[in-house]
Amino acid sequence: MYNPIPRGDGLFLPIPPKELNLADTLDCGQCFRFAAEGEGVFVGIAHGRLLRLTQTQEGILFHDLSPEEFHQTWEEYFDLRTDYAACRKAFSEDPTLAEAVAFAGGIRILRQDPFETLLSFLISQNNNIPRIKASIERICERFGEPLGGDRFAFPSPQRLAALSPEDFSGLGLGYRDAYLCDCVRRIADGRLDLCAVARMELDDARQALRTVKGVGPKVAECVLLFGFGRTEAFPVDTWMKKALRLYYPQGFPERYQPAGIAQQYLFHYMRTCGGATA
DNA sequence: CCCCAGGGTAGGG
DNA sequence: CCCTACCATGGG
Repeated sequence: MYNPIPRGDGLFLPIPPKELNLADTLDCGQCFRFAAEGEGVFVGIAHGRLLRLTQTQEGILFHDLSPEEFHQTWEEYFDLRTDYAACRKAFSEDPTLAEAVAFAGGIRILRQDPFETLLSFLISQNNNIPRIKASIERICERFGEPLGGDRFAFPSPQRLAALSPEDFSGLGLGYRDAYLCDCVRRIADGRLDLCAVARMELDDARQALRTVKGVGPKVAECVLLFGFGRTEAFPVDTWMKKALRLYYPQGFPERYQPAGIAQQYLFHYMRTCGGATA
């Protein structure tokens, strides 16, 4: 556990990059609303709040925020209560996972808003990360509450449920526009209750999410892992299929848990260097 | 022109 | 269960 120290208008968290690497964590395809703004500086939005961060070897400066906001929002968002060092140590018994951890061991699983995560990964299907980001940004600009700095929060389910199918088709989402339209209506009228999903057994939660058109096995796993903090979830996309084919033809070993965290190390490793150093 | 991108659905074996 | 076509869009 790392304790933040007040500094100027913000807080300084003395956490080393190997425990939380912002560049790797915020740009490893799990979240879509953070961007680098120069040397070690990142700006983004989560849980309806705008956040600016600066990373150095000594730690991370959270700009313009109170200790209350840190503990209420960002301590959980960056999953600072989970012991990743223990995970990395266990994972390193496997040669491929050891490579992935050595390559980018500072990745953490972000605890994002379930609704935003569900819509984001609906958009993600058969799509690439830069375009996913652009689509989400467009939704926020048009329908989200302004947060200053020309940035906008991710809109609420109620706001999006009030839109017409034509509003969705004007967003450049391709065929996915109908998926989003259906999804927000299911949530607005109570057919899908995300608070209930959060309390379900994992398999029941999977089933509930897959009642949404456009949510298949992979998207459901991503939503559970990144939006519901279910680190047992194990998304398999095109990169993970390649990793499984190359390194785990017998299947991914059961003993490396939580599998979702291992998955994210592997995904980032494959996507960034294609497993070239293995 | 091709292929690919954090896939899923519908339809037919 | 499997396999395949197709889905809309942009980048390489």
